[in-house]
Amino acid sequence: MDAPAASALHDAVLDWYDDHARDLPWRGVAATPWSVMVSEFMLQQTPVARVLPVHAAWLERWPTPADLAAESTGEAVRMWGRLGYPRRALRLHAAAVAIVERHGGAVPTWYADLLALPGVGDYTASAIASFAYGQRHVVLDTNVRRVLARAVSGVEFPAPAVTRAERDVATSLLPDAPATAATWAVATMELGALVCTARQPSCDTCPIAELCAWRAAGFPAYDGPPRRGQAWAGTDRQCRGRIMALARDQSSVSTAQVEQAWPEREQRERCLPGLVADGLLTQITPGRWSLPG
DNA sequence: AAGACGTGGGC
DNA sequence: TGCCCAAGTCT
Repeated sequence: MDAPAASALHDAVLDWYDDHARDLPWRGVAATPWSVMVSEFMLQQTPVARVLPVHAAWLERWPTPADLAAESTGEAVRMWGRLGYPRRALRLHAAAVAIVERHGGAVPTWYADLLALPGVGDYTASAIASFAYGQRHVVLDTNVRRVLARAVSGVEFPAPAVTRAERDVATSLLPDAPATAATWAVATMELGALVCTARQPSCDTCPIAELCAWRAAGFPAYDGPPRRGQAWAGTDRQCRGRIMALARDQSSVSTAQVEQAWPEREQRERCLPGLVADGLLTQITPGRWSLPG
């Protein structure tokens, strides 16, 4: 994309964001690097609406990394509630411990230090550096990837995994000024979340409809590799989820309760030790389990 | 590098 | 009614 076109894209998206940005707690004046970090962990594969109440409860209870680091991992898992992927609670706790040990209790400023924390990958490190510290980073999440795939590449959906070409496009479009780049990152994410959605994009209200390559091409249908959904019924994940729901809601869980929650013996006898191995559960007495103390 | 890893809401 | 999707990370 040439420079004038990129500039037009920037202006349209940034102006739109100015008028339509949601007032989310991790964006407000009260937001801290820590609240941003907590939100990023919770938002990994989980919708904003479900994160909102849990995020508020976490920040109230653990206003700083040191507060969380001083708690047991089990409490973190319990407070995680039904957000899903409870290992994220474990990793956030471990990240808080690392922050206290290696960074004096302050969320690190630099991408490389962030990336070294448990549960922090390229996206989360870029997001924290950008949103919490106003730095210039390519922030490639599913929303941004979809927006760029459509607007720039003219296809409905991006490849299953981030490609070099995709990163090059995102890099070439990143505004030079750090503050503008940071706003561009949230703004493109917001556009993907609210307008350029996966199922039913609102092209009639899209600020960049006139510039969109996918629209210009007549909205060609996706023809890439099959986008695989995840099996659920009868999987280990479902079994583990049942057991964890039990453990979250009670101080401890008996073998009988687990058997009732998941009658299929072989799978149950694989998942229970699996949860213990993952640090999500501990055996407190023979035949009795609980969240880690 | 494909697959594991939770949960619930919307169409 | 199911199927698809939601600010990914780790192995």
